[in-house]
Amino acid sequence: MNTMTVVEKSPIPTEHGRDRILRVAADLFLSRGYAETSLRTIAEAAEMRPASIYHHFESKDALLTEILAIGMDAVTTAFTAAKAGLAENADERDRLQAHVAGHLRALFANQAFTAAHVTVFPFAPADVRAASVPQRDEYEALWTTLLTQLTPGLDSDARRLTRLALFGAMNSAVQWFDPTEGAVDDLAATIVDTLWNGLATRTGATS
Amino acid sequence: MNTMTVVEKSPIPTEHGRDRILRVAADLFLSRGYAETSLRTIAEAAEMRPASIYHHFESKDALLTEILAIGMDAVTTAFTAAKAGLAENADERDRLQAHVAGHLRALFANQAFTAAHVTVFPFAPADVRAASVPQRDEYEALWTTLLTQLTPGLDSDARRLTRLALFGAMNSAVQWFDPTEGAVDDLAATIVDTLWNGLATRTGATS
DNA sequence: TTGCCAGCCTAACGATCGTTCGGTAGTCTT
DNA sequence: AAGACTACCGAACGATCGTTAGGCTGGCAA
Repeated sequence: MNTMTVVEKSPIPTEHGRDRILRVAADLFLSRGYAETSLRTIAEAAEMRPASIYHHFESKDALLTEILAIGMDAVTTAFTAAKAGLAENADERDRLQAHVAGHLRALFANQAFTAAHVTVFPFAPADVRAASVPQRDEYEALWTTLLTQLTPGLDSDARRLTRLALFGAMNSAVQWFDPTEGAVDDLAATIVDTLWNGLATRTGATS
Repeated sequence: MNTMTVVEKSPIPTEHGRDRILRVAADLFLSRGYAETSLRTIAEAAEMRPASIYHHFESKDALLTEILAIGMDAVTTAFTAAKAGLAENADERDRLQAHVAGHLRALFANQAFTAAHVTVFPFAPADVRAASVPQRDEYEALWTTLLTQLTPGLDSDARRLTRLALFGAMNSAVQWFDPTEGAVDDLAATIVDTLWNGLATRTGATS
């Protein structure tokens, strides 16, 4: 039904050129890795010849750089939206859950672009990594600020550790969680429930 | 001082041949990725010629396969040791912490071999991944059994999610935690403290 | 002393990689 | 109608990849 001749702006139209390259490349980088994915494979998935990619991108590295930038934009936007959507009287737990849900939703909505930061980034060429670092630091700072507000009693070392463990828990989800239905919000609720109240209260056991 | 002509068994002797290849290859795979690391680079780090590697290993894939097997052995052994080292009257929280500490210690003691499972495995060639899956499943089953004993009140979906989030939190540590001193046990204590009691009790806030 | 073999070497193979060059077909501007 | 520009293409470049063939050498076994 999507193969009809009518062409109109829809959420997922038949992509052309640049956008299509970006999407299939992000998918391939995520599933196979950066070095393992050749430009010939990307070109085939985008239904063009390898040389054509160079009309849209300066190099393979530039392509990855843009993919990573798009991914960071997505989570940063999600963070801002989560903050904006909060009720005035939201308590600490609600605020945390809103941001966790935002991060997870961005992670699954933009799948490959955002997830690439988890698995592709560490092995990206040094130049590409360096180009992404400022954006990544900005996003990290947003979370540090949030967690500082939510847990004023925690010392900064423990808070840093909590932030990194939370990121590890959230980001690892891209490797095992299947986001059918609106289940992403359930995942966020479960993660925050455990993180905030602890396993002990969820099992009835005492520490 | 290590360059003296006396050769004796020490914890870190001058490595030769096979063992040396394994160690430098594991280090390089972890820091640069599998596809990004050429056999020529490995050979240079091991102070030999590329062709010599083939005297010890059938192929580059076989080299990675063995590295992953060594890494899984390390965490499996650590898990068993943690279980054996527990006091009779250890409560749920103590048992969890002992195993978390064991996993983290194995993660940092064998650095590259164990950590390769976190970052290298997902992008390894399909054949290599398939060879590691049984060992990985076994280790996963150990944790599932443990968590089932510790949290009998949790339904299996929530427990699975808890296990994966815990793994995400622990394994992401290899990318940011610097294990100076005996600080790994402190990290384990902090992770378990937060996981078990929750952030709420650590900040004085109420849910 | 001889033969063997582990352990390493040099040299090179074909394949694949990112990339470049010089086009061509279609569309839009003037 | 002519030029310019976008989007693509075929063909090839040099570099690097995993791998192999064949040879050298020093120490151990017979």
